[in-house]
Amino acid sequence: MQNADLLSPHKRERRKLARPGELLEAALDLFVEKGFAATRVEEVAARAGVSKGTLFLYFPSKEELFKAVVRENVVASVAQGAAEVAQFQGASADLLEWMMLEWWRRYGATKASGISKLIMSEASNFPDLALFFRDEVIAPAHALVRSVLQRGIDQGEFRPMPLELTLHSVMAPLLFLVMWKHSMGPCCASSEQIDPEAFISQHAQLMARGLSSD
Amino acid sequence: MQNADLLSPHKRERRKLARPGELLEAALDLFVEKGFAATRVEEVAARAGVSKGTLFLYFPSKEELFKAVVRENVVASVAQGAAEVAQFQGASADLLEWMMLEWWRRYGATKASGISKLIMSEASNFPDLALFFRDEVIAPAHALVRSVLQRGIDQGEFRPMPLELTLHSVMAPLLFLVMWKHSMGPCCASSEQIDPEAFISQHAQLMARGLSSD
DNA sequence: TACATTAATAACCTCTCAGTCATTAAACTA
DNA sequence: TAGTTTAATGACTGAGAGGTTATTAATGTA
Repeated sequence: MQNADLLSPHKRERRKLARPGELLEAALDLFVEKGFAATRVEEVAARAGVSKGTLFLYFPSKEELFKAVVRENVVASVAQGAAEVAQFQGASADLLEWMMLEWWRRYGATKASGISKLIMSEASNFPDLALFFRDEVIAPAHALVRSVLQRGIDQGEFRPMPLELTLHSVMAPLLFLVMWKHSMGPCCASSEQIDPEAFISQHAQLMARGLSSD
Repeated sequence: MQNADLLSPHKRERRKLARPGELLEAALDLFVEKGFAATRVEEVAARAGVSKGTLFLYFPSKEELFKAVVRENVVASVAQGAAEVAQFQGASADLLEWMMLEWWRRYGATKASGISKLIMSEASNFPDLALFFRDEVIAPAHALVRSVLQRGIDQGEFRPMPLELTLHSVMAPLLFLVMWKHSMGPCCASSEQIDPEAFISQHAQLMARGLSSD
């Protein structure tokens, strides 16, 4: 939606309902591309085809705009993942691999995953955003992984383990992939690229074998 | 060197030789703590005990100051680790855990690790620095991990595995710890903190079990 | 067509910060 | 001691960006 006026000659189109979505889409693009601090609100407004003043008509501040982007693109997908995990029928080792692969396909591989990299990069400069992300994203995600590991223990498939440590062994490679994709990835030769799905699959099987009760 | 004037009452000490080192040290602290864009040159100067004008007497711009900091502190000490790994006597599983723990104690736990986080965060804004870091740090580290995994295979302790994928399973938790320490860590309650050595130990044992040939 | 409502604008305000420069004074020289 | 050099200073500049508001114009209604 670079320029919403292409189809109509009006200079001041009044489209109250469409603005927020267009602004959020523009903001996601620019935040992911340039980071939070380096993105200028005027640029976001321009990409959405409105003036800076209009942006502040719909979002009270730059921070609130960012939070809205996170809610729109990240929070919802965690909740959906939790619902699907609850319905899974089968071995816990397979559930673990499926969950990690599905996470990559539906989040890690999309531009929305740039949000996670952005947060890790700028959290120390924007504590409010870091706390918001911890509460809205990290905590639910941890709870989800924890429940999968507990499921394996309860069903006798996994040996007892330190849950709080092991869940980080699940999260770390996923975060690693996202960080790599959005920082070192673009500057490295294709021969050095990581195949995300092959890596996740390999890691999940390695974990399942390490956690196995037999 | 918060205030170099403590020992002498002079207001304008002339110490041409000492200034660059003091400025670089102050800059390292602040860049690691706040990142490149968020660090103010006046703050760096103040911490080094000089005025902002003096800083620009020794470094032509903020960006050159940053490059000097990276050159000064990213001295490849990976070779030392490689030498020690080569001398290790014992099971490959133990070597793997020892290497990861030692890496944390001697690098991850120090403020120097903040440079890794900083590079990952700002790589997209400084592609040349990203390439430098890849060649000088990442590539040697990968070679080292690869050699340890190969050692386990050669000695019949580890089953054959896809080396290029598995080495990322070793690196990911280490990078994860560094990123966490320098971003989300400071803003989270102590009850949510990760115990780095316990996590590394747990992860290494999980991997060793997953890789085991029996 | 006349009027009321309000979405949208763009000029404006305020603050921050990288970088500059005329001035000051510390140290060296004769 | 007087004179010269230059390290160091801090007030200043100009650009950039978040946020505000008086004004404008699109739309709905009678």
